[in-house]
This record gives sequence, structure tokens and C-alpha cells, in this order.
Amino acid sequence: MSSLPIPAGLPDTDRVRVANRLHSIAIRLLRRARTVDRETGLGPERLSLLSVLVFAGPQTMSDLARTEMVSRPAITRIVKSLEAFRLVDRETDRVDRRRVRLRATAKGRRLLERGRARRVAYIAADLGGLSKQELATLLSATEILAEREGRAPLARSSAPGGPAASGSSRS
Amino acid sequence: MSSLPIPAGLPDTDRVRVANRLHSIAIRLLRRARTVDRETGLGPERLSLLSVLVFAGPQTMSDLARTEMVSRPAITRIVKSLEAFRLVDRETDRVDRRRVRLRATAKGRRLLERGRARRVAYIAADLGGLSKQELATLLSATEILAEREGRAPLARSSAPGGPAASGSSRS
DNA sequence: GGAATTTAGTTAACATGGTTAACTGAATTC
DNA sequence: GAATTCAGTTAACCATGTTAACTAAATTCC
Repeated sequence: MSSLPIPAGLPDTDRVRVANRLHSIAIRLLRRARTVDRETGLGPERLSLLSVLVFAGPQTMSDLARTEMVSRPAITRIVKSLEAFRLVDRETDRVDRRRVRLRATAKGRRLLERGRARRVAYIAADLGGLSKQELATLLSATEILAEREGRAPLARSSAPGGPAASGSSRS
Repeated sequence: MSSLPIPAGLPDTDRVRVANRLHSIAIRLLRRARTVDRETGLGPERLSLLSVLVFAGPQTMSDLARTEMVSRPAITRIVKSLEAFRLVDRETDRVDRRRVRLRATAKGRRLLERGRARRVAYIAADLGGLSKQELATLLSATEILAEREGRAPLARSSAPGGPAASGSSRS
């Protein structure tokens, strides 16, 4: 009862089972976290971008787009709003003046930390009642997943075709 | 960013560490899945709602809002668009005519399955290269999390179990 | 050296999805 | 039977994502 059946056509392997559950778990996790995010005045996307700048250091727009896995226009807009709040600032690259280097400001760092603390505390509270052993399992799991993401730039190799703009039944 | 530091002010416990990582992992996982979702013509939210109707059975608007953890107007809109595609249909409750019972249509079920299969296959492909043992750890982890969600809807102190004895658990 | 092309970023137009506030209509309370 | 509560909808607004078209800087190439 706690998990959806494996979709038809897919083999019932551990990998598929894990994927199947990870997906729905992620959806709900973020919905819950969103509740708390609102207190910071920033959504998860902006916090995520800020977080990249804080922890991975200054980046260009395109870098951010790749890292965040969204289009460049999306990054342009998010950065713009972060700039308006003085959470991020930009600096044109001296060598290649097309490039823009983004950096978190001190204010940005502070806000990020507070916001993350709130969210993480919230999710952590949600994990209350788990046994030491269960927590250890979760810890290993997140290590595996995080480690994996860092390692593989996310194999586009696994993507079936191209960005399929299949004109499905849309009106 | 595969492993962000624990936010200042929070204790460095396993729980906090897990929460911290789960959060960023979830963000990226969904972004990746979104790429594939597009092939179905439906976004994750609509697929998620459809999935509730398919696996947990018919529900009212308010039930769905609780389950999906979003406002009722949001549900109204999503349902409306699903109806337009004939993926869902509605039926007014005979007893209480304010209530609307939503149900996935056969077409809705088919589309859901294909879409889920694609997404899950994609995420699964992403898990390639993990050892048997790593997979086993992930499997246990997702079991723990999924099981936990079914148990405590958190923050939503709504009466457990919907009207239908269906046990509103999904995911 | 200068035209053509590529690259980085922006702008514009559009679609989705989420929110709150205000409204409609049915069921309950008093 | 009036007042209240409850389920759902509509409206107005904001955030985010996309693609296509544009600007400007750097590179290619003749």
C-alpha cells in the first residue's frame, strides 16, 4: 500500500522499483518543503540557484543553466529577481565581455543559510520517529544518490530520443 | 552541491543530514523527470493527480487537494484540464450534491501508465552502474520513506483515510 | 581587414501551476 | 425559515518553465 505498482512494460527490478518510488517521494517532499520556503520570500528555485553560487562559487549564466538544468532565459529571470533583492551581484568578465559572472552577496549567503536551516529542520522533523537503523539506511542512500549526481553530469545518455516535441493531444 | 554543509544553527545529526540531502536530491530528480514528462503532454502535477485517481480510486476535489497538498482552486484547474482531455470524468454525489466525485477514465489510465513507465525508466536508467548492494540500500530507503508518508501526512492533521475505505495512500 | 558564423545573454510571447479572496449553491444549525 | 457552514469555482496575481527572435561580443574564414 505504500508504493505504486511498477508501470506496465518495465521489468520488476530493484532499479525500477527504486526509481518508481523515488519519483513520488520527491514530489511530496518538495511540496512539503515549499510550505516553509515561503517564509523566506524565495521559492525553491531561487534558493537552489543561490545555493549553487554560495557553495560552488561564482558562475556564469550558462553554467547556472546547466547546473540547474533549466533554460538560460529561466536563469536570466531568476538572477534578475535575486539581484533586485541584492542577494546576488554580477560582474562582466574582463576577458570575454559576453560572459557575466554571478556571485552571492553576503546578504544572499545569510538569507540562504536561514532559509535552508528552516527547510531542513522541517524535513528533519518529518523524519522524527525513525529508528537509528532506519536513519542509517537513509543516510547511506542519500550518500549514494548525492555522490552519483556529483559524479555523472547526469548522463543525457539515458535519455531516449531527443527533446521530443511530440505533439500529443494538446489543445 | 552533491553534499551541502549542514545549515548553521542545526545540529549535525543523522536526521538533519538526511533531510539536508533529501531536499537537494529531490529538486534535481524532479527536474530530470520533467524532461521526460513532456512527452506525455502532461506535467508532473497532472500525472500525479491522475495517479491518485487510478491507484487510490475515485475522490472528491477536497480529497485530492489534501492528498496533493495544494489548494482546492489548484485542483479545480488541474481537473478541468484533465477533463478536457477526457482523462478524468466527474459525477455529482447523489447524497450530497455539493460533492464531486472524480474518476480516471480508461484513456486516463492508459496514458498514466505509459507516462509513468517512461519516467520511471528514465530515472531507472539514471541509476545504472550502481552495485547490487547500493541498490538494496536505496530500495530499503524508499521503503522507509514511502511507508512513512502513508502513515503520517504531516502538517495536515486531516482525518486519516478518505470517505471510501480506500486508504488514501499513494506513492 | 572584414564578412559570416558562433556564442552568451536578454527579451518577448505563451503555458502551467500555485496562492488568496470573493462568490455560488447545497447542506446543516438553530 | 434564517443563518451558518461547506464544497467547489472564478478571478486576480505571481513565479517558473519553454521556445523563438534579438543584441552584442568573440571567432572563423576568405
